[in-house]
Amino acid sequence: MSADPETPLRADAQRNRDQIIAAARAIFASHGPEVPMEEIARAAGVGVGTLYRRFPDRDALIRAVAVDNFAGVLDDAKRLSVEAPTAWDALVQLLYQGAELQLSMQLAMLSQRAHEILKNDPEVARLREAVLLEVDDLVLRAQAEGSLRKDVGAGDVAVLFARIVRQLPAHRLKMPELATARSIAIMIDGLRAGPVTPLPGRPIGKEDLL
Amino acid sequence: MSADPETPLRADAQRNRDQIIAAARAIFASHGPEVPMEEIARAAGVGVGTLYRRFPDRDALIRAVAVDNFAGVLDDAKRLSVEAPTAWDALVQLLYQGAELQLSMQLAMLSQRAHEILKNDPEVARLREAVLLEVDDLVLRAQAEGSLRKDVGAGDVAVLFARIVRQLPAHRLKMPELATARSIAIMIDGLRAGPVTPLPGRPIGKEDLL
Amino acid sequence: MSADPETPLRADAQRNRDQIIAAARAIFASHGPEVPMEEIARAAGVGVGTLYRRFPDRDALIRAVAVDNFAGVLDDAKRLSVEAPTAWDALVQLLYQGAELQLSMQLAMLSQRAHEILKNDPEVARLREAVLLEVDDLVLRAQAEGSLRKDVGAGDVAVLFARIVRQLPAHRLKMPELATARSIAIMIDGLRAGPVTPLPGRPIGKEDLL
Amino acid sequence: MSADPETPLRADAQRNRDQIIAAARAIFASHGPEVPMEEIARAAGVGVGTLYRRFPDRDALIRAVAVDNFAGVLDDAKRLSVEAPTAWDALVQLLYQGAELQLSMQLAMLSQRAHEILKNDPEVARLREAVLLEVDDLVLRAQAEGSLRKDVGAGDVAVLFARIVRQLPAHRLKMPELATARSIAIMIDGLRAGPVTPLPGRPIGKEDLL
DNA sequence: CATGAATGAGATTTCATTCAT
DNA sequence: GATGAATGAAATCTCATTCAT
Repeated sequence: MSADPETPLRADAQRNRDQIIAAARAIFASHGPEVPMEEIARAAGVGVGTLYRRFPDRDALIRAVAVDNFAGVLDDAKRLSVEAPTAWDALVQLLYQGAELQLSMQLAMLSQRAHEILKNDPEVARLREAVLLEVDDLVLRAQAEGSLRKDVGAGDVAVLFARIVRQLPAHRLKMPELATARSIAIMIDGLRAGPVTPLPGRPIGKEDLL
Repeated sequence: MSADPETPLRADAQRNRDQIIAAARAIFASHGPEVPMEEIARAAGVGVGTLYRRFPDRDALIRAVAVDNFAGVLDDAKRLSVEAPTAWDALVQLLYQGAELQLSMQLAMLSQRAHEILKNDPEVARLREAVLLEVDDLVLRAQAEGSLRKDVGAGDVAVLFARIVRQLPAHRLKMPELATARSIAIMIDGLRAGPVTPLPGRPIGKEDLL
Repeated sequence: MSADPETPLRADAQRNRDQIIAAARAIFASHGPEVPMEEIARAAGVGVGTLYRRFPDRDALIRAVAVDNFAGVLDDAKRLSVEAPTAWDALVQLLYQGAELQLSMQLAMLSQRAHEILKNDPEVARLREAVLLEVDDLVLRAQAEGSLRKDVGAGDVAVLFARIVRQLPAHRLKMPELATARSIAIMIDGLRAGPVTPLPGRPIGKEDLL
Repeated sequence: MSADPETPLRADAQRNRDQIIAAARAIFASHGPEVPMEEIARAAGVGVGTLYRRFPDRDALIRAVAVDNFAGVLDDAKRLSVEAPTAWDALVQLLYQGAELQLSMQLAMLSQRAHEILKNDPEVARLREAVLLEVDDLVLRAQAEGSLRKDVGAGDVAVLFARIVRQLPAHRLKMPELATARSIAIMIDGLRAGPVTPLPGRPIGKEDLL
């Protein structure tokens, strides 16, 4: 009756799907992408069977979570690009909000496993591309504003971002949020235009990220 | 003559032990702490049995690798503290050499699994303590020298260090070493004394790391 | 409707569970409690995975078999206590049926391994208790009837029972059932009231069994 | 120099051999014949290598322990046969001393594994044969004396013996020696000539034991 | 000879995925 | 559709036996 592959899911099925993605996101973030599927299903309050009906295998689930997450980053970036008073402000806020985004990064850049899975996914590629485009735009504009040092590229920011933006395991620190905020602030001071020391090599652009 | 519980291993056994740790270090670094034990054994050129004779289970192996690695960091820190012309230089070089050290950090701070294992190991605790002590000393001296901003503590440096010093998965970047060097340089610019923006909260000291 | 932790198993699952216990009982009886789990699974006609889903490890399986078996003994004892014309007859028949019971005994009293596992299981403890209570009752009544020698207690009977009622490895005897029946008969003659020689020590009661 | 296969061992080698057998006997008795070879070696105070030099594999060790043990039983039986005032007394004492002998029996009759190993060993066969011959002699003489019931054979006694003479795991009982003594006494009362109930089947002779 | 290190086959256990209910 | 049971391949770990020191 509705053989359309894009038929929206029935309400309850959609709810299940959302719960699964939310559960998977939380668990991937705290325990990495190797957790038993059964555990994810349990956290989502569904049976494994349901999980597998929605996502044919672990890879599909990882992909779905990554897409969901990258889409969030892209939204943020676009919104900030428009709403923030300056490009520099947009960048700064994007970095501060980064804590929210750590998962995408973790999945995309940390786990060899996840990377293999994601690197050939066209949807993920498209979103990555779009995010980098936004960042590139912000970088150029912030440099034009004179607030961002000239010798960095979008790639530098992305790399730094990926490094900083990883939530350190909360259990290692008494005040994880504060520590993250301070790391970001120090990094921002390092990015600020002014009396800087020269960086080695040349700017890393968005084309340098594979 | 050798009833000593610390009897040194027979020459060949010691060689095997070293090979195993080296192999494990390399593999943990590139694939995380979940790789099959058999793969580690193969990489070390020994049978699984040998691996298990030396390290009763995966946890013991992870501990041994971490200890080995932390000991290396400590050596570096001590050497630099004495040899570098200034405390600031020592810090900077320690951070640049950090690439070498990424594994300890990865094990100690990134993988939930590894963290659980290491947090109760007294040997690891002792080494961590010693490293933090060195860093604390460098921080205070560099601040006295006037080259390090005053509003950071050893904990800030350690946290930043742990974040920056992570080997970004080589597969994500055309020029990983350069990208790392640039990240560190930006961070160092952010740490440098001078016209800085105030950081949120208060300095994170070595006591703030659990 | 089935949030109950004791939710009855699905029909097929229950069937598998029964098959596993039956297979395990048979194999434990003939080969002891160390047989490969895979062999038990094969005998039960299921995969190892199924076995492990039902019983998380070997110990759990051993416990389940023991409980099943003790429950059988208890049923027999209760039935005989009521149906047999005299308490003495009930005891005698219980002993003769002992061949059926050898497994509980073997598990409970013979294998060090199994004993360690069972001694802390409350379900097993409860059943043991109940069986001993029945035996104690039969002993007292048979002594009152004048057919059982006065200088023995339920503990003596249980101990003797445990010793006699062991299936001698079939391979050692041309006629194992006959041999067992004769052993029991001789033992019964030894228990019978009449011109007996005094026993060393004092009666061993049910409280003397730990 | 002494290629004679029967060359007596050097003093220290003989000491090692004895220690190994003693250790193996103790461990087999308490933990069955499946204990790790390394554990036996440790208990004997030698390295595994030494154990394996003396006994090419586990089977050889089991055989050696069994031979050692059967030889002890045979000695006892022969001595008692001569020294005890009557054949009945000899039998009774042999049974009481049985606790000492439990190991042979355990090895020979309980573990399927051990049985397979022992059944084809000519040395063991010879000793078994000899023991049964002694018991048969005692049985006939005790019956001639009028003290042993007529309807039993050497096989009956051996079977009963094997059953009774198993040391119940000490941990199950507050007073294991007493319990054993009482079991034996009851069994002896059952064997005594007098007003007995008829046994099923026919006497089990020594030829009936395979 | 004695020792204990190395090996690898086999046992235990876990978990991704399929399928009956 | 949803559920959770069953499966078996793959990982972990143990231990009998061999062999270098």
